[in-house]
Amino acid sequence: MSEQQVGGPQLSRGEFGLLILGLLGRREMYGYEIVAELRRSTEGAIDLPEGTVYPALRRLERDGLIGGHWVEMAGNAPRRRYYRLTQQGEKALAAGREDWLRFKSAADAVLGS
Amino acid sequence: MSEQQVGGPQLSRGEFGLLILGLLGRREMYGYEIVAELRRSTEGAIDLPEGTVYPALRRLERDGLIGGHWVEMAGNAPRRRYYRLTQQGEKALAAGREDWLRFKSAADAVLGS
DNA sequence: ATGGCGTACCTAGAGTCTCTAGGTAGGTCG
DNA sequence: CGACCTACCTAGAGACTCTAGGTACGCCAT
Repeated sequence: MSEQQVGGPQLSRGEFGLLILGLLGRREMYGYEIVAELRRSTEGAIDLPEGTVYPALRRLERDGLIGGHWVEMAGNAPRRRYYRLTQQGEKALAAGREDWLRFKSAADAVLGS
Repeated sequence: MSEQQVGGPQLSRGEFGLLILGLLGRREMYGYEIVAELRRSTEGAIDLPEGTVYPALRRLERDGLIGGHWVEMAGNAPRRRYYRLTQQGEKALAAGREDWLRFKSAADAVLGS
Protein backbone atom coordinates (compact mmCIF):
# COMPACT_ATOMS: atom_id res chain seq x y z
CA MET A 1 0.00 0.00 0.00
CA SER A 2 2.96 2.29 0.46
CA GLU A 3 4.30 1.57 -2.96
CA GLN A 4 5.23 4.78 -4.67
CA GLN A 5 6.07 3.21 -7.95
CA VAL A 6 4.84 3.61 -11.42
CA GLY A 7 7.36 2.09 -13.71
CA GLY A 8 6.27 -1.41 -13.01
CA PRO A 9 3.16 -2.53 -14.82
CA GLN A 10 1.58 0.86 -14.48
CA LEU A 11 1.75 3.74 -16.88
CA SER A 12 2.80 3.44 -20.45
CA ARG A 13 0.67 0.39 -20.24
CA GLY A 14 -2.89 1.32 -19.63
CA GLU A 15 -2.05 4.94 -20.23
CA PHE A 16 -4.74 5.45 -22.80
CA GLY A 17 -7.17 3.64 -20.59
CA LEU A 18 -6.44 6.22 -17.93
CA LEU A 19 -7.11 9.05 -20.36
CA ILE A 20 -10.47 7.52 -21.16
CA LEU A 21 -11.25 7.29 -17.49
CA GLY A 22 -10.28 10.95 -17.23
CA LEU A 23 -12.81 11.93 -19.86
CA LEU A 24 -15.53 9.80 -18.36
CA GLY A 25 -14.81 11.39 -15.01
CA ARG A 26 -16.39 14.53 -16.43
CA ARG A 27 -19.54 13.06 -17.88
CA GLU A 28 -21.07 10.09 -19.62
CA MET A 29 -19.82 9.61 -23.15
CA TYR A 30 -20.00 7.14 -26.01
CA GLY A 31 -17.10 5.70 -27.94
CA TYR A 32 -17.22 7.78 -31.05
CA GLU A 33 -17.60 10.87 -28.93
CA ILE A 34 -14.57 9.91 -26.85
CA VAL A 35 -12.42 9.71 -29.96
CA ALA A 36 -13.51 13.19 -31.00
CA GLU A 37 -13.37 14.70 -27.52
CA LEU A 38 -9.89 13.36 -26.91
CA ARG A 39 -8.72 14.95 -30.11
CA ARG A 40 -10.52 18.19 -29.39
CA SER A 41 -9.53 18.68 -25.78
CA THR A 42 -5.89 17.92 -26.54
CA GLU A 43 -5.86 20.08 -29.64
CA GLY A 44 -5.01 17.11 -31.78
CA ALA A 45 -2.03 16.06 -29.69
CA ILE A 46 -3.74 12.80 -28.88
CA ASP A 47 -5.72 11.30 -31.70
CA LEU A 48 -6.51 7.68 -31.06
CA PRO A 49 -7.96 5.56 -33.83
CA GLU A 50 -11.25 3.82 -33.22
CA GLY A 51 -9.45 0.51 -33.33
CA THR A 52 -7.68 1.57 -30.16
CA VAL A 53 -10.60 3.11 -28.33
CA TYR A 54 -13.32 0.50 -28.77
CA PRO A 55 -11.19 -2.38 -27.52
CA ALA A 56 -10.00 -0.21 -24.64
CA LEU A 57 -13.61 0.49 -23.67
CA ARG A 58 -14.34 -3.22 -23.73
CA ARG A 59 -11.40 -3.89 -21.46
CA LEU A 60 -12.38 -1.16 -19.03
CA GLU A 61 -15.90 -2.50 -18.90
CA ARG A 62 -14.71 -6.08 -18.55
CA ASP A 63 -12.55 -4.96 -15.63
CA GLY A 64 -15.47 -3.24 -13.97
CA LEU A 65 -14.09 0.29 -14.21
CA ILE A 66 -16.82 1.59 -16.46
CA GLY A 67 -20.38 0.58 -17.20
CA GLY A 68 -22.03 0.90 -20.58
CA HIS A 69 -25.62 1.01 -21.75
CA TRP A 70 -27.15 1.30 -25.19
CA VAL A 71 -29.20 4.32 -26.13
CA GLU A 72 -31.42 4.15 -29.17
CA MET A 73 -31.44 7.32 -31.17
CA ALA A 74 -34.39 8.95 -32.85
CA GLY A 75 -35.01 8.14 -36.49
CA ASN A 76 -32.45 5.91 -38.08
CA ALA A 77 -29.44 7.43 -36.42
CA PRO A 78 -27.05 4.75 -35.15
CA ARG A 79 -27.50 3.77 -31.53
CA ARG A 80 -24.81 4.74 -29.04
CA ARG A 81 -23.24 2.92 -26.18
CA TYR A 82 -22.78 5.37 -23.34
CA TYR A 83 -20.23 4.70 -20.65
CA ARG A 84 -19.86 6.05 -17.15
CA LEU A 85 -17.40 5.39 -14.36
CA THR A 86 -18.24 2.78 -11.78
CA GLN A 87 -17.23 3.27 -8.16
CA GLN A 88 -14.24 1.10 -8.88
CA GLY A 89 -13.52 3.28 -11.87
CA GLU A 90 -13.57 6.40 -9.73
CA LYS A 91 -11.00 4.83 -7.46
CA ALA A 92 -8.90 3.72 -10.40
CA LEU A 93 -9.03 7.23 -11.81
CA ALA A 94 -7.91 8.73 -8.52
CA ALA A 95 -5.08 6.23 -8.24
CA GLY A 96 -4.19 6.73 -11.88
CA ARG A 97 -3.98 10.48 -11.41
CA GLU A 98 -1.49 10.03 -8.62
CA ASP A 99 0.49 7.56 -10.69
CA TRP A 100 0.48 10.05 -13.50
CA LEU A 101 1.78 12.84 -11.27
CA ARG A 102 4.55 10.64 -9.98
CA PHE A 103 5.44 9.40 -13.41
CA LYS A 104 5.42 12.91 -14.73
CA SER A 105 7.94 14.23 -12.24
CA ALA A 106 10.03 11.12 -12.59
CA ALA A 107 10.16 11.46 -16.36
CA ASP A 108 10.82 15.18 -16.10
CA ALA A 109 13.69 14.45 -13.76
CA VAL A 110 15.20 12.06 -16.27
CA LEU A 111 14.49 14.12 -19.35
CA GLY A 112 15.42 17.38 -17.74
CA SER A 113 12.25 19.23 -18.60
CA MET B 1 7.36 17.24 -40.20
CA SER B 2 4.60 19.49 -38.96
CA GLU B 3 2.85 16.67 -37.21
CA GLN B 4 2.01 17.73 -33.70
CA GLN B 5 0.76 14.40 -32.60
CA VAL B 6 1.83 11.97 -30.01
CA GLY B 7 -0.95 9.53 -29.45
CA GLY B 8 -0.23 7.59 -32.57
CA PRO B 9 2.59 5.12 -32.27
CA GLN B 10 4.57 7.45 -30.11
CA LEU B 11 4.58 7.64 -26.36
CA SER B 12 3.31 4.93 -24.10
CA ARG B 13 5.06 2.82 -26.63
CA GLY B 14 8.76 3.43 -26.52
CA GLU B 15 8.32 5.52 -23.44
CA PHE B 16 10.89 3.66 -21.44
CA GLY B 17 13.20 3.76 -24.40
CA LEU B 18 12.95 7.52 -24.26
CA LEU B 19 13.83 7.55 -20.59
CA ILE B 20 16.91 5.51 -21.36
CA LEU B 21 17.87 7.96 -24.06
CA GLY B 22 17.39 10.72 -21.51
CA LEU B 23 19.87 9.12 -19.14
CA LEU B 24 22.37 8.43 -21.89
CA GLY B 25 22.06 12.04 -22.95
CA ARG B 26 23.94 12.91 -19.78
CA ARG B 27 26.78 10.46 -20.05
CA GLU B 28 27.81 7.00 -21.11
CA MET B 29 26.34 4.27 -19.01
CA TYR B 30 26.03 0.50 -18.89
CA GLY B 31 22.87 -1.52 -18.46
CA TYR B 32 23.09 -2.42 -14.83
CA GLU B 33 23.98 1.16 -14.03
CA ILE B 34 20.97 2.42 -15.96
CA VAL B 35 18.63 0.30 -13.89
CA ALA B 36 20.10 1.73 -10.70
CA GLU B 37 20.35 5.29 -11.95
CA LEU B 38 16.77 5.28 -13.15
CA ARG B 39 15.64 4.16 -9.74
CA ARG B 40 17.87 6.62 -7.97
CA SER B 41 17.15 9.72 -9.99
CA THR B 42 13.41 9.14 -9.85
CA GLU B 43 13.48 8.30 -6.15
CA GLY B 44 12.12 4.87 -6.84
CA ALA B 45 9.16 6.08 -8.85
CA ILE B 46 10.49 4.27 -11.88
CA ASP B 47 12.11 0.94 -11.19
CA LEU B 48 12.46 -1.12 -14.31
CA PRO B 49 13.47 -4.75 -14.04
CA GLU B 50 16.55 -5.88 -15.92
CA GLY B 51 14.35 -7.94 -18.16
CA THR B 52 12.89 -4.69 -19.45
CA VAL B 53 16.08 -2.70 -19.72
CA TYR B 54 18.40 -5.11 -21.48
CA PRO B 55 16.00 -5.85 -24.31
CA ALA B 56 15.27 -2.14 -24.62
CA LEU B 57 18.97 -1.41 -24.97
CA ARG B 58 19.23 -4.02 -27.70
CA ARG B 59 16.35 -2.45 -29.56
CA LEU B 60 17.79 1.02 -29.27
CA GLU B 61 21.11 -0.24 -30.53
CA ARG B 62 19.49 -2.21 -33.32
CA ASP B 63 17.67 0.95 -34.37
CA GLY B 64 20.88 2.93 -34.39
CA LEU B 65 19.95 5.30 -31.58
CA ILE B 66 22.70 4.16 -29.25
CA GLY B 67 26.05 2.49 -29.70
CA GLY B 68 27.55 0.02 -27.26
CA HIS B 69 31.04 -1.21 -26.58
CA TRP B 70 32.40 -3.72 -24.14
CA VAL B 71 34.76 -2.65 -21.41
CA GLU B 72 36.78 -5.30 -19.61
CA MET B 73 37.10 -4.64 -15.92
CA ALA B 74 40.13 -5.16 -13.76
CA GLY B 75 40.44 -8.44 -11.89
CA ASN B 76 37.54 -10.78 -12.26
CA ALA B 77 34.83 -8.15 -12.16
CA PRO B 78 32.20 -8.72 -14.84
CA ARG B 79 32.71 -6.77 -18.04
CA ARG B 80 30.33 -3.95 -18.85
CA ARG B 81 28.68 -2.87 -22.06
CA TYR B 82 28.70 0.91 -22.15
CA TYR B 83 26.24 2.74 -24.33
CA ARG B 84 26.25 6.26 -25.70
CA LEU B 85 23.87 8.18 -27.94
CA THR B 86 24.52 8.21 -31.65
CA GLN B 87 23.78 11.31 -33.69
CA GLN B 88 20.51 9.72 -34.61
CA GLY B 89 19.92 9.07 -30.94
CA GLU B 90 20.47 12.75 -30.13
CA LYS B 91 17.85 13.68 -32.66
CA ALA B 92 15.47 11.04 -31.36
CA LEU B 93 15.98 12.34 -27.84
CA ALA B 94 15.24 15.90 -28.91
CA ALA B 95 12.13 14.79 -30.77
CA GLY B 96 11.13 12.57 -27.88
CA ARG B 97 11.42 15.46 -25.45
CA GLU B 98 9.04 17.50 -27.55
CA ASP B 99 6.65 14.61 -27.84
CA TRP B 100 6.82 14.22 -24.12
CA LEU B 101 6.02 17.89 -23.51
CA ARG B 102 3.07 17.70 -25.85
CA PHE B 103 1.82 14.48 -24.37
CA LYS B 104 2.23 15.87 -20.89
CA SER B 105 0.04 18.90 -21.49
CA ALA B 106 -2.45 16.81 -23.40
CA ALA B 107 -2.74 14.30 -20.59
CA ASP B 108 -2.90 17.08 -18.02
CA ALA B 109 -5.72 18.65 -19.98
CA VAL B 110 -7.64 15.40 -19.93
CA LEU B 111 -6.85 14.44 -16.37
CA GLY B 112 -7.30 17.93 -15.06
CA SER B 113 -3.98 18.13 -13.27
C1' DA C 1 -27.97 7.60 -59.12
C1' DT C 2 -23.69 7.48 -57.64
C1' DG C 3 -19.82 8.53 -55.18
C1' DG C 4 -18.20 10.76 -51.20
C1' DC C 5 -18.56 11.92 -46.57
C1' DG C 6 -20.44 11.59 -41.81
C1' DT C 7 -22.33 8.98 -37.76
C1' DA C 8 -21.56 4.91 -34.94
C1' DC C 9 -20.46 0.55 -33.97
C1' DC C 10 -17.29 -3.59 -34.57
C1' DT C 11 -13.24 -7.15 -35.45
C1' DA C 12 -8.96 -9.95 -36.72
C1' DG C 13 -4.30 -10.01 -36.98
C1' DA C 14 0.24 -8.25 -36.81
C1' DG C 15 3.54 -5.93 -34.37
C1' DT C 16 5.59 -4.22 -30.25
C1' DC C 17 6.66 -3.70 -25.58
C1' DT C 18 6.91 -5.19 -20.64
C1' DC C 19 7.33 -8.42 -17.17
C1' DT C 20 8.25 -12.84 -14.88
C1' DA C 21 11.32 -16.02 -14.00
C1' DG C 22 14.68 -17.78 -14.64
C1' DG C 23 20.18 -18.74 -16.01
C1' DT C 24 25.55 -17.77 -16.15
C1' DA C 25 29.72 -16.54 -13.63
C1' DG C 26 32.31 -14.67 -10.40
C1' DG C 27 33.06 -11.93 -5.87
C1' DT C 28 32.35 -10.90 -0.81
C1' DC C 29 30.86 -11.55 3.85
C1' DG C 30 29.58 -13.96 8.04
C1' DC D 1 27.97 -22.83 3.25
C1' DG D 2 24.38 -19.71 2.26
C1' DA D 3 23.14 -15.24 1.16
C1' DC D 4 23.77 -11.43 -1.47
C1' DC D 5 26.11 -8.40 -4.93
C1' DT D 6 27.85 -7.21 -9.69
C1' DA D 7 26.82 -7.80 -14.65
C1' DC D 8 25.17 -9.78 -18.35
C1' DC D 9 21.48 -12.62 -20.82
C1' DT D 10 17.00 -15.13 -22.60
C1' DA D 11 12.33 -17.35 -23.54
C1' DG D 12 7.70 -17.02 -23.16
C1' DA D 13 3.44 -15.12 -21.70
C1' DG D 14 0.57 -11.35 -21.55
C1' DA D 15 -1.00 -6.85 -22.75
C1' DC D 16 -1.69 -3.02 -25.60
C1' DT D 17 -1.90 -0.37 -30.08
C1' DC D 18 -2.54 0.05 -34.77
C1' DT D 19 -3.89 -1.10 -39.55
C1' DA D 20 -7.29 -2.15 -42.29
C1' DG D 21 -10.87 -3.39 -42.98
C1' DG D 22 -16.49 -4.35 -42.39
C1' DT D 23 -21.69 -3.13 -41.27
C1' DA D 24 -25.50 0.07 -41.81
C1' DC D 25 -27.71 4.15 -42.57
C1' DG D 26 -28.30 9.22 -44.05
C1' DC D 27 -27.20 13.39 -46.59
C1' DC D 28 -25.57 16.03 -50.36
C1' DA D 29 -23.64 17.30 -54.67
C1' DT D 30 -22.91 16.19 -59.36
